[in-house]
Amino acid sequence: MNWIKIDEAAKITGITKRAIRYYEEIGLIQPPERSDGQVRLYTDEDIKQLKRVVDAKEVLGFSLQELQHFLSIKERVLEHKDQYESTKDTTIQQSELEEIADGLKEQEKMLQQKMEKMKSFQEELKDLIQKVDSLLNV
Amino acid sequence: MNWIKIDEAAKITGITKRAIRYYEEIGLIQPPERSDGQVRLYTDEDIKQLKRVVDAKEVLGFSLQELQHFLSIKERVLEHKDQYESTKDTTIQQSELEEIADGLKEQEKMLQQKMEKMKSFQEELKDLIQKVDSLLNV
DNA sequence: CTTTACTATGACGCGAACGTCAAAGGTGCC
DNA sequence: GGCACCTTTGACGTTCGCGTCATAGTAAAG
Repeated sequence: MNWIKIDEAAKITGITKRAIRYYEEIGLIQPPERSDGQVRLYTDEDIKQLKRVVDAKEVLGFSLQELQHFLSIKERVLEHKDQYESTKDTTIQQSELEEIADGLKEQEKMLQQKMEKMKSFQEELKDLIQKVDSLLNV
Repeated sequence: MNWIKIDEAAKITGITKRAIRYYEEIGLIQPPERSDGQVRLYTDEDIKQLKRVVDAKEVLGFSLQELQHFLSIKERVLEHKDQYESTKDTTIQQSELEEIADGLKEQEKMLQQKMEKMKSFQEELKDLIQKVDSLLNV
């Protein structure tokens, strides 16, 4: 295994060591392994997870709270799916599942809207760039 | 002209009166006209501008500072363009224009990356939704 | 002209997301 | 083992983006 310490983890993910510890503190990421001396040791998998959290926060503009919420939903769905595939009790909480489905669809709709507005903003940007370029090519 | 007061402006834009005053305070929007009694009176144009700021903040996840920066750049470009079209001195600050162009292109690149990450997140969302749906349709 | 409802300004408050500093301990290299 | 450099935990500090009073002025209806 390829263990790295927090400083390198910070450099790879582009956030600070403080932020990483903070994310762990609020339960946004899994606490990594520790050395005997209590030093945090991250695996590639840990880094992947962290990167995805950072992306979701920066790109989607999710608050850390919203992220926690989403991650817990995802976990519950996947757990439930496992139960289903191992043909145990499939009918655990129909109502809860419906709620989750609604929430997810709502999220997707909002994401769609966001992307459309981003597109129009991008057009505006391109417009501006063109104007500046035309001013430069005189 | 169709003048409205801050309460209606707040309802239209979906943000609070406090936020509107705050945006004005930090120079993010133009101070609107005032009545004799110092009451803020907004025009349709003011509202439009405000809406665009709100969108940019919520959709693009820009901080108010970043927005200020972008808006000031845009203003400078349009100003310069006007000067050009009125055939006055066209060669004001070539270097400054180049700087602006670079900044804008950088922004567009980042926006592009954001949109791509959003897409992949959307895929993940769709995946999850499908899983939940399949659990529901048993 | 009074009343009622809205507005302005100033000031303090607040939660989120860290920054920063101190004190203590761990790590790696010679 | 000694040294320089990292890490950890705890605690307080800070910035952003407003929320929430308090106080005083304004608008408009009766």
